[in-house]
Amino acid sequence: MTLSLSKPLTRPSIAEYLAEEIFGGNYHPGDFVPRELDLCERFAINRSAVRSDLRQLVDAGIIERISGHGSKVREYSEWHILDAQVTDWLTRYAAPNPDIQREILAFRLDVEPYVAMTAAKRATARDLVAIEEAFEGLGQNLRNATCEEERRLHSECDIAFHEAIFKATHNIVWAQLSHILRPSIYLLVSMSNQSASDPEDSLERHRQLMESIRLRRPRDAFLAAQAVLAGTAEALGLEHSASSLGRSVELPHTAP
Amino acid sequence: MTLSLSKPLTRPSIAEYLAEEIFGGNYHPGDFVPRELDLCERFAINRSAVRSDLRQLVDAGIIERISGHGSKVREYSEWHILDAQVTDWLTRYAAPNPDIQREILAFRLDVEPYVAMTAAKRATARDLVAIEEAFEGLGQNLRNATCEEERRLHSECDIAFHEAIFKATHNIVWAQLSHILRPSIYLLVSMSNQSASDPEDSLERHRQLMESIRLRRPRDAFLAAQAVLAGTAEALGLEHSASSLGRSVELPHTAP
DNA sequence: AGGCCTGCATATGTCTGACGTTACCATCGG
DNA sequence: CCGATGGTAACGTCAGACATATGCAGGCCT
Repeated sequence: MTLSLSKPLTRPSIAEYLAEEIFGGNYHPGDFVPRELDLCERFAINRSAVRSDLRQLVDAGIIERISGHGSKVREYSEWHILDAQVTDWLTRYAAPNPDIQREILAFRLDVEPYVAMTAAKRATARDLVAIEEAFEGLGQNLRNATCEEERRLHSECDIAFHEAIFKATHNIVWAQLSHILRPSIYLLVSMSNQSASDPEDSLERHRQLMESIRLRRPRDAFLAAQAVLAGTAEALGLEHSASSLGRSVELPHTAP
Repeated sequence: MTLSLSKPLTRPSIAEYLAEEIFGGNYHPGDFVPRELDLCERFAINRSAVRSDLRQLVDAGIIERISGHGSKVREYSEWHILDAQVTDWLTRYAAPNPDIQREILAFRLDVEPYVAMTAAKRATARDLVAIEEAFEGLGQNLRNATCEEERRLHSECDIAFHEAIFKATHNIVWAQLSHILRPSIYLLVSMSNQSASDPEDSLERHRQLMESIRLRRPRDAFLAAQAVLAGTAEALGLEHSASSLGRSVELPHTAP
């Protein structure tokens, strides 16, 4: 008999701990995180495990290991913010910061209208199915958003809707971006659905976007995507004009 | 005295070796790479070093480690192709494949016109300086492209030109993309400069792009960026219409 | 006095050997 | 026929030691 009592728990992730500390603002670029042996002691874990986790932060571009000196937090510009793991940490540990939310929204305002436009040109029937299914899920979970579970389901459909549009561009990089943005989108979606300023309007804006893609109207899709994000911004009480990234992108004035 | 004779060489990188094997097509998704102990023996290196390197491939999304079974190559769609390390491996080990070149070009055709358009709206005077300096470098190294060194310098300026435009969008993500695309751009640039189909024309297209950004003409910048890339495609003998990603993006027909 | 060199302390990098855990598989017994 | 049992192979973790790189302080020489 193996006396394996009370030990089904996995070992603590040092990467997770340090990510929380760093993204939470307890360490800044240039600072040194605790040395390996301190982390070993602190978490009652072996040095190889600590080193394995630190390697993850190195690969994410967050820390730099200096032989014989320590592990230094790198400049923000060095971080691999297009890594899914990094955006995940970002949304989980740095999300309360409204500046971060503004940055995320500003980026989505830069990218998603263009993605929608491209999707409108290339979407196949199969892509439309995915978009439509997600949209129907949105509608179904709109009314009965009572319990926590229902709201989570609604957020899931919202994400699926946006992801399906990314995929419809048939471009590997846009598709990857949708994975990377997933946690960020989830953050904005769940927060904006809490303060839900008229979910009916939001649904209608999503429908407009879907229809524009279906009817192969790139310009309309561009504008509809902007409208969807504007609705999100409004629900969050964010004025995107205050973004440090500059104003959002406008379509060159056109005559259809 | 420490008898440190003839040992300034760094240890072989297992990650590098495996990347070459995998990107070169010797291993396919689903295959298992050699086990840790075999790699230890093969490179006369310790297991911890091997594990450290394998961790890098895991973080890049290229392999998946199955406890008690082995290290499996993941599906291409799982790879973190927006990781600078991955694109570097891609261009160094998978570049001879013309399909890869087509994919890269197709992506750049999707992104760069839009980036140029955004840059035309947001570029500051400081951004213009960077763009112009790179452009002047292009012109200077155009004539005397005699030796290898000169050609390399020319390629560097070409990259700097494109990077400066990415930065001029003042969007963190586009700026990161420029880092990530760096090796890919270098590949295309250096190859197209070899088969240089009229470098004068290429220079003129770059000038048009720069001027459009300077004069804040987003539409012209969009078209100029397309023209630059079309020139590259032509020099490489690539018909982008044959891309598996679909045809390139057109601007909605507008009247300025 | 100033500069270079040496030696020490510290932290990361690597090596060695062992044990634990998990997945696969073949064999055995109901 | 099928499920349980044990063995084997591979990855995961542990423990301790040595090797190497960095930074600093003190001493020697110019």
